[in-house]
Amino acid sequence: MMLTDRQLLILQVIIDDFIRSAQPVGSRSLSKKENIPFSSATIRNEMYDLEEMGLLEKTHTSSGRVPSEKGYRFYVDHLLSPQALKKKDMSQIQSIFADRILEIENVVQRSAEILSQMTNYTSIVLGPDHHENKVKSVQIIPLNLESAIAIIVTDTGHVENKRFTIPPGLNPEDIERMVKILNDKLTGTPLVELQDKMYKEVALFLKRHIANYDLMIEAFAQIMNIPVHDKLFFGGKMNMMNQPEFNDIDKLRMLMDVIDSEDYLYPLIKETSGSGIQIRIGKENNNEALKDVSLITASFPVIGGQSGSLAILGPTRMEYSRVISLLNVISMDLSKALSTFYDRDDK
Amino acid sequence: MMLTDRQLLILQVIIDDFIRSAQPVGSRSLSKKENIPFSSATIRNEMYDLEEMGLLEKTHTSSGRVPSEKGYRFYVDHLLSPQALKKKDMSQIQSIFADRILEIENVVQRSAEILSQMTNYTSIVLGPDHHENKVKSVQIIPLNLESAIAIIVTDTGHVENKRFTIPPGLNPEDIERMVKILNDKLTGTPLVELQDKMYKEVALFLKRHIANYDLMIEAFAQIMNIPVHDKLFFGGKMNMMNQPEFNDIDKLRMLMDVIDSEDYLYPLIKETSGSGIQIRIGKENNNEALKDVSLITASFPVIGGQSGSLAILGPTRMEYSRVISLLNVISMDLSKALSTFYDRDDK
DNA sequence: TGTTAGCACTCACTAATCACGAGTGCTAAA
DNA sequence: TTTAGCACTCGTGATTAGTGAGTGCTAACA
Repeated sequence: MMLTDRQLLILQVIIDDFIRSAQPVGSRSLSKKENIPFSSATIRNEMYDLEEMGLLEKTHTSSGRVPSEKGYRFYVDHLLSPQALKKKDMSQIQSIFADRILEIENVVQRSAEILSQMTNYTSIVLGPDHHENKVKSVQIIPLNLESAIAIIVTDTGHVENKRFTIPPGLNPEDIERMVKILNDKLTGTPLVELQDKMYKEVALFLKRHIANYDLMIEAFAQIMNIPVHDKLFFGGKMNMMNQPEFNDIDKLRMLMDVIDSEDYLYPLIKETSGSGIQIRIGKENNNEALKDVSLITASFPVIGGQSGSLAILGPTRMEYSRVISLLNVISMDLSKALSTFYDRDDK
Repeated sequence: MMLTDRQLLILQVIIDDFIRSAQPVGSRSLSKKENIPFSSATIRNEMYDLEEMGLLEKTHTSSGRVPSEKGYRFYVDHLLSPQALKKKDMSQIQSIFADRILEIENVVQRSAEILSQMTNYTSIVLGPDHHENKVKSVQIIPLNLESAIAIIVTDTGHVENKRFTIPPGLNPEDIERMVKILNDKLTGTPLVELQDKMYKEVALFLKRHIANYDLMIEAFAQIMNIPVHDKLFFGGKMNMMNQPEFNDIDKLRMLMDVIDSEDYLYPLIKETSGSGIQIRIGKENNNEALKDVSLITASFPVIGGQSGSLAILGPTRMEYSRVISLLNVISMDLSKALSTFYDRDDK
C-alpha cells in the first residue's frame, strides 16, 4: 500500500483531529486548516481513495470520515512521530520517584495512579513476578495455643504471611526447632520451588527432629501455596466513564466486567514482558467487550532477568503518541526504581 | 400522623411495588391486586390523602405515585416486617463461614463480596479497628547492608510490615539486641500507643545498649506510624450500574467519586459501631451525590469491646426488608467468626 | 357517610414530519 | 490535476399529533 505525501498528511490530520474531538471530520473543515492548502473537493477525492484503501470509514452515507481500525494501525505503524513529553508531564512523573518509597507495591501502585491521572484512561501495572524471589527468612509467631502466623520474607522485601492451626502435640520448643530447620533449608529457595522442596528435602529432615512432623508439613505446605497470579494494579478504572464512546451504560458495563474479572487482561499484560511496546487496536483484542478500545502495553526489565509490565486501556481513539511516550518514560523509571529492590547485594 | 389500616395497606403495597418495578404505581393497577378489594377511585382518594401527608409523590400531574423520602422513612420505621430470609440465602451465607478461613481480612472481604452479590447493591465492610490490637511480636529481617524489613505481628494475627533503611554503623548484633529489647518492651502494647512508648520508654533503654540508637528510633518510629484509617472493603462497586436510577452516566460518576474517595463514607460507617442498624435515606445522607441512595449500616461487636461495621449502599428504592435481614444475619456471623481471632487465650 | 362509576383533563412517550446543515459524489471548467 | 458548483444524503433538533395510563372531581349508590 503506497500513499502519496498528500494522502499521508490528510490521513494524519484526520486521525489527529478525530482523536481530539471524537467527531467525524469533513472535507470542508479540513480545508480550512492552515497546513492544508487544498480545496475541500480535492480532499474529498483523497478521502475517497483513503476510504477505498480501508483506512477511513463513514458513519453514514453523507457523514465525515472516521479512522478505521486499519487506519489506526497504519497511523501507529507509520505516522506516529515519537513526540517528546512536555516539561510539566516529565516533572509530574519524576515526582513518583522523587520521594524514596520503600515498598515495591507502593511504587507500582503509584505508577498506575499517575499514569491514569495523566492520560485520563485506565492504567494497569503488573509488578515483577515474585515467584522467582528467594526466601530470605522464615518466621513462625505463635498467637495462642491453637494458631500461629507463618511469615516468609523474600530477598526483595516482599512479605507473605498466613495464619495456620498448630497441629496438636507440638510444643514451643518444637516450633523453635522447626523455624531453625526451615531457615537452614529454605533460605535462598525461589518461592516457586518452595512446596516441592518442602516435601522432598525438608520433610526428611523434620522427620528426625519433630513429633507430628507430617501434620506440620501439611499445614506449612498450604501456606506456601502462593497465588499463581500476581496482582494487577489498576489506576483510573472509572476513567472510561469520561470517554464519549462509553456513554452507553451497557457498553460500559461490558467493559468493566472484563476489566474487573482480570482473567482476560492478565495473560495479555503478562505476555508482554520483555518485548517492548505492543499495541492492540479494537478487534485485535479478540474480545467483544474490548472491540472499541486499544490496549498499549510496555514492559520494564529489572535486574536479574525479571520484568514487569504496564498498560494503558483507552478508546481506539486514543492519544497514541502521548501514551507511548509516557509508557516509555515510566517503564524506564520503573526499571531503575525497582532494580534497586532486586539488586541482591547480600552480605 | 395517624393512618387508617387501609392507608397503611395501600402505602405498603405501593412501596413494595415500586421497589420491585421502579415504575410509578397507579390506582388502577393497584385495584387489580387480589389483596386490594377497593375500587381504583377509592384508592385514588387514599392516595390523595397519603400525598397530602407527604408520604407519596407524583413525578408529574397525571402520573402514578412514587414513595417520597418521608414515605420510605415511614415504611422503614413502621411498616417493615422483619421478613425471614429464604433458605437459599441462608445457606449461601453459611458458605462464607463454612470453610475455616484463617485471616481476618479474608473473612471481611468475602463478606463484602457475598453481601453485594446477594443484594445487587454495593456493600462496604469495615473490620474491627486494629489500633487497639496488642503487639505480639516484633521482627527485623535484614535484606542487605542498607535495608531491612520490620515486621509487627499483633495478637489478632494482623501483620504489619515496612521496609526501612538501616542507619549506618549498625551491625547485625545491634539489630539482634534491638529486636530483643523491642520484644521485651513492646509486647502487649496496643498499636496506638506504640509510637509514644517507643519514644518514652524504649528510647531510654536503647540508649544504653545500641550505638546510633537515635537514628534507629527515628527509622522505627516511622514504621509504627500505622495508617489512621482502617481499610474499607467494598463489594460490587459496579452494581450501581444495574440500577435504573443510575442510567445517567453523570449521576453514576458523581456517586462513584464519593464511593471511591472514601472520605465521606468512612466516618459514616465508622460511627455506626455499636449502635445497631442505622438507615439513612436519600437526602438524610447530606450529600448531593448520595441524594438518591440509601445507606444501611450495621455493626458487629467482637470479643474485647471492639466492633466492626458493614453497610449496604443502594438506591432509595431498596429492598429494605431483605437488606436488613441480611445485615442482621451476617453481622451476627461476623461477630462470631471474628471473635475467635480476638479471643486472647494466651498461654 | 363511605364507596364507586363516569368523565374530563393532564402529560410522558412515541412516531411522523419538516427544515437545516454539514457532509458527500459527480461533472465540467480552469 | 485541481477546483467550483450542484444535487443528493442523512443525522439532528424542533414541532406536531395520537395514545394511554394516570389523575381529580362530581354524582350516584349502598
